Amino acid sequence: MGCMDVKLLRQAAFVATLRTADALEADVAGLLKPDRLSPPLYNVLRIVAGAGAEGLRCGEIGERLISREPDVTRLVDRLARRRLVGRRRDRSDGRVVRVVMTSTGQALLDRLAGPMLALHDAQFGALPRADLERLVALLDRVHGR
Amino acid sequence: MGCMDVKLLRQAAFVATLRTADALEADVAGLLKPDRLSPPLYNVLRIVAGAGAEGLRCGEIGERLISREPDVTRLVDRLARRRLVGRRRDRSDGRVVRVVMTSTGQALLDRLAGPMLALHDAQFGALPRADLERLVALLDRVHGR
DNA sequence: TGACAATAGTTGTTGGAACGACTAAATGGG
DNA sequence: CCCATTTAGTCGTTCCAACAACTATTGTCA
Repeated sequence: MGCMDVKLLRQAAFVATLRTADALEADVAGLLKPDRLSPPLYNVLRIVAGAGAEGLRCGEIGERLISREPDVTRLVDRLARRRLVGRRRDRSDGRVVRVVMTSTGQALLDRLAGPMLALHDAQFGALPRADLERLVALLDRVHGR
Repeated sequence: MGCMDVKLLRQAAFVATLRTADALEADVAGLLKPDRLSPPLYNVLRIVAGAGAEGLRCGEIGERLISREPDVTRLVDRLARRRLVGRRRDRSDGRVVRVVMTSTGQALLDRLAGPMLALHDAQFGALPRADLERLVALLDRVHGR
């Protein structure tokens, strides 16, 4: 390992990051499937829940998503059809749509919170705190370039 | 940071991994787009190129893919339609299909090799060798659980 | 103020992904 | 040997994602 070419090492880091992310997300997808939620949908739900009662604009949701989705409208559409979020136009600026949480959506999130923590425990249980901090710091240096 | 709850830290590691992977893959997708290749297609092409002249079975391709795709057939289909790979049935076992490289596909790969290395350089240039090794080791401990 | 540009979201369309059912070939036990 | 089981790959369908064009509202500046 010590004599590995830097180019190959970068490739290895690339592949390891994508592979790991894929495995982690697949686990989450499995956990969400019984509730017919995809990881992006769950992500939107969490983001909206994190905002206050005044809700969030679609654009803000897009900025905070883990994977930048270019079509927040239809993502919110699907949640709204299931009454997991609400939608209303802003009075002061007629262009913006504010997305707000519903009690149904909050209940679903509450029910999923425990299992999600347990899953992350299983996923990262092998790493002690110090290693987790190192991992986060290294990853931040990669995509925060 | 030192006083962060371990649960939050695991969540942070989860998000950082997915965010970073998404950014890395988006860069690659941008590089591949002019050639109408998606990251999975490029991945298949590289895997087939890595095998010898005897080719690879579809199942083996699926196992080696970065993100597990459940439908290698149509992935190979698209490459075969563009003559980037060839396909022929195995004589000894009539069930298996062997996927082999074509000169067209190899030429495309050769043309992309340089830019891809340059991209990975830009992506991981901030990390010296020791940090790259640490990153790979940490990621392997996560998904190799 | 009035035309033009910028912003926020929506919608149309096309192609790819997910999931499962299905065909064909090979293996293995009775 | 033959039928059940397993293995390899294909195909049908439905839904989602990407890309771009479009509508509506607001901001800007001559």
